[in-house]
Amino acid sequence: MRGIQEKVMKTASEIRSEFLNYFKEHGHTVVKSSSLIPRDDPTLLFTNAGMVQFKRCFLGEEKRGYVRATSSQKCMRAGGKHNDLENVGYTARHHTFFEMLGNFSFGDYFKKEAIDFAWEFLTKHMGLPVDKLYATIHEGDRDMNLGPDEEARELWARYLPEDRILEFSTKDNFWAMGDTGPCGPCSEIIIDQGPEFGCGSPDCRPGCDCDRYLELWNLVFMQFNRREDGSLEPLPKPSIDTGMGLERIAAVVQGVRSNYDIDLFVPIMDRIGELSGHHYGEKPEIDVSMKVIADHSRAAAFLIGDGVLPGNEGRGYVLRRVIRRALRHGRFLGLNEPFLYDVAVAVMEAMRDAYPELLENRKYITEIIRHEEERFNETLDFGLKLLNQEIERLKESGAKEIPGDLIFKLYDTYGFPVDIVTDMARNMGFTVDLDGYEQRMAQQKEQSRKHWKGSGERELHDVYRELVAELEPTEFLGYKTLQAESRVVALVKKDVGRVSEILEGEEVEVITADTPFYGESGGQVGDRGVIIGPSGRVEVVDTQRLPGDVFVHIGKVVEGKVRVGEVVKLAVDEEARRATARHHTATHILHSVLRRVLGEHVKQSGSLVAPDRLRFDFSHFKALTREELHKIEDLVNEEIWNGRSVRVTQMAFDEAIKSGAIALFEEKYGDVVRLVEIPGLSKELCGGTHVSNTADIGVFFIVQESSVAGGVRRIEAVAGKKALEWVRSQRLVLQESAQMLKTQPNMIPERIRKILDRERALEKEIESLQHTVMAFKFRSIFESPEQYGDISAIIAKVSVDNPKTLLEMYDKFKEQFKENTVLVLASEHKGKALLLVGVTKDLTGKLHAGKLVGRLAEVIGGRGGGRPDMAQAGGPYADRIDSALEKARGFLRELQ
RNA sequence: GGGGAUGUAGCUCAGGUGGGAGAGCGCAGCCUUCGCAAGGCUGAGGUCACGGGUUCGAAUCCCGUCAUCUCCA
Repeated sequence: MRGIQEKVMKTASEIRSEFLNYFKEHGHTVVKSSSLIPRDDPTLLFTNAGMVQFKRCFLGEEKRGYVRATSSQKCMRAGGKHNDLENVGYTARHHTFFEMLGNFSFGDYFKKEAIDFAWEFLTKHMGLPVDKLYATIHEGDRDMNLGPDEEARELWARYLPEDRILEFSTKDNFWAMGDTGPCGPCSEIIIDQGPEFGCGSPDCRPGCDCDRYLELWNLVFMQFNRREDGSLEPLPKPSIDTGMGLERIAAVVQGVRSNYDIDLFVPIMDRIGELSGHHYGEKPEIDVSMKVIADHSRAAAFLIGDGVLPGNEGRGYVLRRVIRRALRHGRFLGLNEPFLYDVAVAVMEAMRDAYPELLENRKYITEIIRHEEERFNETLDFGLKLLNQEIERLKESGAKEIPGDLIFKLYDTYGFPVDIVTDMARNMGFTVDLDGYEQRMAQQKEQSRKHWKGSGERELHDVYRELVAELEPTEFLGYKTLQAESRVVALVKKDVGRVSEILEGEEVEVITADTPFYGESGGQVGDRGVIIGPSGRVEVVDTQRLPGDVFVHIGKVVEGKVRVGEVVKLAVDEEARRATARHHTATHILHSVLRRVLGEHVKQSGSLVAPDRLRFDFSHFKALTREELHKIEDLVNEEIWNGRSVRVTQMAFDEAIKSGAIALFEEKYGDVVRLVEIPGLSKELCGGTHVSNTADIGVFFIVQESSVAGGVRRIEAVAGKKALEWVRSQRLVLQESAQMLKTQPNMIPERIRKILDRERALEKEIESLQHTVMAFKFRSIFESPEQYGDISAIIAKVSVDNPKTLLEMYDKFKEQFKENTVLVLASEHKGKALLLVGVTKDLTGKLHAGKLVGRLAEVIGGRGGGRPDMAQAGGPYADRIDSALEKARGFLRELQ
């Protein structure tokens, strides 16, 4: 039975679906949330607003089958331009992960409808009190030569008294996509939650940062295009982009103080409570930690669900920080063992209505979080050891403060959190130099910023932006045919831009109305082949596709010339295409076999399909064993030989997903998708080209298995003719080796083992022979020391083939002479002179071996040194060895 | 993209200022024991990540590469 309170309360799920339904009834297409990883948008680390997936629609670079859309978009604000990471936990509203409700118009309706929709939805459907609502409009901006947004004011005046329509400045109420491009004024809807939500300041009014006047919904009126010179030109078809945080509206509708009190968070908070023994509302510090953990567990679950893995750069790094921050707060609550993976399950359950895929991937997601938790514990243990060592050292030197440099080093190099250092230091009676630490941190930031040279990824060049806006999508004929005729609609000359004609010898990009050439996508490389025109011929080496599915043939005019408007014959290199198809279908089989052999956690995280090989990256924690690789190879080949037919069908996206097809994170799919199915084996959404029967692949070999990043393995393999070539080259190596070893290929390992054993035995024998020879030599040398007063000296030129032998002679010397004796040995080695001086311990005060050898080294033109009792030197003049020894004698004579 | 740290025996790690590659655990053999654990003795096991350079001489210093960890962007 549900309680009374729950019965009247709208759940966040209900709000979400009411929102989407409301706009659906008003002619909007409900578009599903795109991945948190934005597709081809190098400027963004994460999807951070509802409009991200529509960016190209607003720019006119992409056409879709609708002009009104609505969505509930997963968003992440951490580690990019919008970074709320540090605020989370300390406020009632900040999240790293949240959902954004929005409605969009692409050149269709404008301000009036946008305002009407928002007003009706909030007041009629959400039942918000009319007299508590405010609206803001843009006050104008002299720099932009813009007056107040009177149009919006008049529209609002139909619903609100004048004193509740407020003017806000450009900072808050003017939106722009970038330095150039679409932009326009915004209008925010604000609700007054009453003084009990306020900060108490007499200045508290709409716009205040506290929670009394809460910004609910932002309506962006995209009506200008900002040009390079900063001037604004009106857009011919103004657009609408709106956004309202789901957690925020839910908190208002449910009448709770904080986003963390809404129904989506209750089960998460409960789980954290169960695990830690604390409860929400107990103490402000406890609440902060619980909120951080709740927020970050959501972010982690969704990021991993969208294919991000913890790493040390980019998105992976943000994920790692989010997880580690949560773990740190876990420690504040006394959670020292892995727990976050457990909280993440509560997240999945709380979100099951809208995001059932999370629970489906439960095992995968929890495993990754758990793994990361264990690793962080290792990091902490290591840092703890280091910190203790340093503290001991500081104690000895009598210091009372932990230097900022040390705090920084621990954090920067070993990832050891600053606040843990602080805690420990205080417990041991130290103060901490946080200022020094901050200084070093600022320094590092400055340095990183200085060296930042753009994202490195390419932004779409102007020429292409223009082409995409102007041209219709290229029709791809290549599923059915490899040859076709079409008309040249545009030519681009390298480093020049669009041209109407291209001459022999020049590099060219050809765009035709339709084409049989496959443009690179989904990991499959672009086709090559030829384009033959009435007066020329182009050799195509690659085919790429631009965002609006405009195909570009990249190549070189090898004969005559090509003009825009000509009808040309396009012919794909058939052999290459067939080889590519074999590798592509083999990839699908490999994917399914990997899941069967290694487990369901295997997910594709990258793929390359080329005519000569395939490369497949997937999530898996350990290196594959030889047995696993054999099993995988066997199973793939069995499936090939089973001769299964490959079926390709078109269907609606939702239908395909329902049927259990695998869709990849990074890919964006249209409403109608292409399903490539190998019945009973594999079902993937895929735009690539395939063989019609698995038997066409022929044979499959894994060439290499390696690591790409933590938790990601890579398999490289070959199929068909390339497999044959690969085997042949391997065989050749074996044959050559066998020939050299004078044996059969299958005897090679045994033969090598024998040779190595023999080599080792020989080495030992040589060594022991050398010992014997040496001992023999020493006897005579050591028998008759020269006398210099009361000091005995052994001074000799010996011949050795290894400098080490001199050391061994010194060993013998040490055994035999315990006092009052000096050893000076000289030898020639590789045309150079070697010297060794040994001195019994009792003499080192009088005679320093290192110093003596240094003096002697001068004679042979070199230098030397060592310990007081043993030193070595070397020099280029081998012919002066005798005079060096003579000098030693002279030195000893003087010493008396 | 820019920093910092690490890479030495199967494992965990030592090796101030360049001058003979080490310890503990593990492994093998022997001794002790009815047997096991433990103990004692003996032994095997290393391209000091890789490639250059400086030097008479490099695990050690310098440069580059790779891998792992970590911070910043």
